Amino acid sequence: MDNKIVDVAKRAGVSAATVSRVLNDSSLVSEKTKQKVLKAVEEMDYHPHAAAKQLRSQRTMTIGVIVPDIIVSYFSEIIKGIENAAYARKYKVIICDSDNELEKEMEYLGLLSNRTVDGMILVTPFVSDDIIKDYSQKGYTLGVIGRAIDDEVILSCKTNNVQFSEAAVRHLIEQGHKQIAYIGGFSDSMENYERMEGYLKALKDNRIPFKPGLIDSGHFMESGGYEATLRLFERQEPFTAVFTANDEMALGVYRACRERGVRIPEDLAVVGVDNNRITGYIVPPLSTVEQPKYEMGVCLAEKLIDQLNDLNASEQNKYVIESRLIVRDSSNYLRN
Amino acid sequence: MDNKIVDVAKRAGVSAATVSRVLNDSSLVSEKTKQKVLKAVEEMDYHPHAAAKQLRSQRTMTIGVIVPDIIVSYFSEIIKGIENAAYARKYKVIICDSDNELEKEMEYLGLLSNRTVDGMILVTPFVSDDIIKDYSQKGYTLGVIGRAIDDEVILSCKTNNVQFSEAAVRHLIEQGHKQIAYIGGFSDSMENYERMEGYLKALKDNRIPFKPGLIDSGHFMESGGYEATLRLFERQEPFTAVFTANDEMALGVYRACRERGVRIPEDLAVVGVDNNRITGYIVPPLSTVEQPKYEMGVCLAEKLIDQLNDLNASEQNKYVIESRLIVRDSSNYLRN
DNA sequence: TTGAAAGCGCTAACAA
DNA sequence: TTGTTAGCGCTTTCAA
Repeated sequence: MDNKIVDVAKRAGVSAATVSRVLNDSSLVSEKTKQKVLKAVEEMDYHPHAAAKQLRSQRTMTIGVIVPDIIVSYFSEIIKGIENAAYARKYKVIICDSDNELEKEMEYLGLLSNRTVDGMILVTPFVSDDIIKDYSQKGYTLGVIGRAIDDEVILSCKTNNVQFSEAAVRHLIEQGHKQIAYIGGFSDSMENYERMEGYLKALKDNRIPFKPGLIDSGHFMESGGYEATLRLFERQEPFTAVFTANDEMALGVYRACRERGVRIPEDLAVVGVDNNRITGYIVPPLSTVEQPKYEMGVCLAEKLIDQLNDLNASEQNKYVIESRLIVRDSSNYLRN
Repeated sequence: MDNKIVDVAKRAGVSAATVSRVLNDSSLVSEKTKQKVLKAVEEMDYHPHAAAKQLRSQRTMTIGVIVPDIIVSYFSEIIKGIENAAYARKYKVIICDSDNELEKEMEYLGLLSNRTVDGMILVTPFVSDDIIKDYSQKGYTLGVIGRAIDDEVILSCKTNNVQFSEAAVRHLIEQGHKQIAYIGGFSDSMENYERMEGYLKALKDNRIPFKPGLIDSGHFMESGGYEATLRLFERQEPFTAVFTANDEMALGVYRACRERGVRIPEDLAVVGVDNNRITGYIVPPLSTVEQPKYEMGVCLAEKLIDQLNDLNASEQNKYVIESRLIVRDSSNYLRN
């Protein structure tokens, strides 16, 4: 198992260069030589040393993915898409779980600088656009999922946040709701801005007054949604429906309602975002928005690898994949 | 950004070797020189080239993890444990999602042979013990989670399947059940054998006859649990409780019961395994077994890295972490 | 179509 | 305490 390319060369009666050519599908090798080499490779169970190859070729065939928390299914599904697309192209994926810490994400970005990875995909709201642009300008290849960056090179794949949020809130309005609360995620993340924008648009189109007292946020977490709901209950402003920027926070809404004896959907209609698997099993099943998580992962991984191989010189760098509203019992209740 | 170690050396007025020493915390460098070097490194934004380092040192500081499906929370939580433990020791983690295909797993095992990773952790039932032993004998470092391998070197971390399964079934018996079905996972996986063993033990200790007609299996998947339940319903053998080898399959039981109008827990008590997050939200909440997934990941990653660094010559190589039963409403109903 | 030789960027043995 | 030198195992000119 510790054979080197020269050992194979010796056994096959050729030079190391020839073995290398065979192994890298060079066309300049005669069929006969090729067979000899392949036979030797087989017999010796030879495996080219990855580091040597990487050093010489200056590419690692590896990409990194930074996520805040791999356990959250939103992220693991994206990762799966990335991994599957990478595998099909002989690329490996290094997983970088930041535990929601910017510092850890910055450290992982260093894998670009020391050439551990050929490219990096960020699925996190913490690293700023400027930092990503900096890396891009230094010549590194990177892409983001879930947001877009104002740049000509950096790849991005996101979903139509504004439209589906508008659709979700419009749906609530059609059910007869006029006081609709919004629980956002991180208040400075692009997802959050856009989902709120959709919320506002739906209100505007239906001439429903915007009430700041109905806006709160919960950091995309169950506990955050729970606390936000309790705060909303404390306030004077009544509301009959709530739109949360993701399903996790909607679970928090459910918990708060259970504790306070608020019935869903009779007293309060709820709509989330993600179509987290859990949402189909809870009672009542949660209306939500199906996001193409796996597909976004595949899309960005493919484009990134293309970019690493100069395969998309003239192509676009921003992709949007559509999400769609799924109405379930948590909001399927016509208000008079 | 394309500086090499000699460039730094030049700037600092020392040799490349000295820079290397400083960067690798060698003690043989004077404080003054060290500061000079560090300053140059800083000013030039120098990052050692990973591949060169790897080639020279013959280690990649990377480990691989093979899982059947990263989306399943059982696996993503283990991965998180591995990743976090690895990060703390400056190791990276390459994720290998096999989509339940043995062939893909075999290919990923090749990352050991070509030295892309220093070690590999398998969290999958598909690769046989013999294959793992083969790799180990070739000198590669690997470990498994969820099963144990009869070997002196290969690391393993699992949980006490027999005991907690016995406890789960005993709990059902204490609730007054005498006809208890068992839905297993892959019929040849060690988890499955051991969980079934616990099931049998509980029956034996309580002189409850074993009925083959109450045994079925569902490949650890929701759909499998659903189908197994339907098959059990078809048979003549009546039963009032079911123990499933994981929570996913219990979800399938729920679905089958909903369709057939079988009430949980009044008509059928259900107990699963995993404490999948979902189980606390469904109705009725599912009794299950809390498995230390994250901890198993941490444990094995730490031991594996220790082994890579010859830090555990005399230590054990098999670890068992305890799981415990969580009784919720799905089985909390005393039968007369 | 093949081989010889140089070198990717780093570390470590040896010498000073 | 520091520098010199020799590779780690591969790919890729260049020459034949």
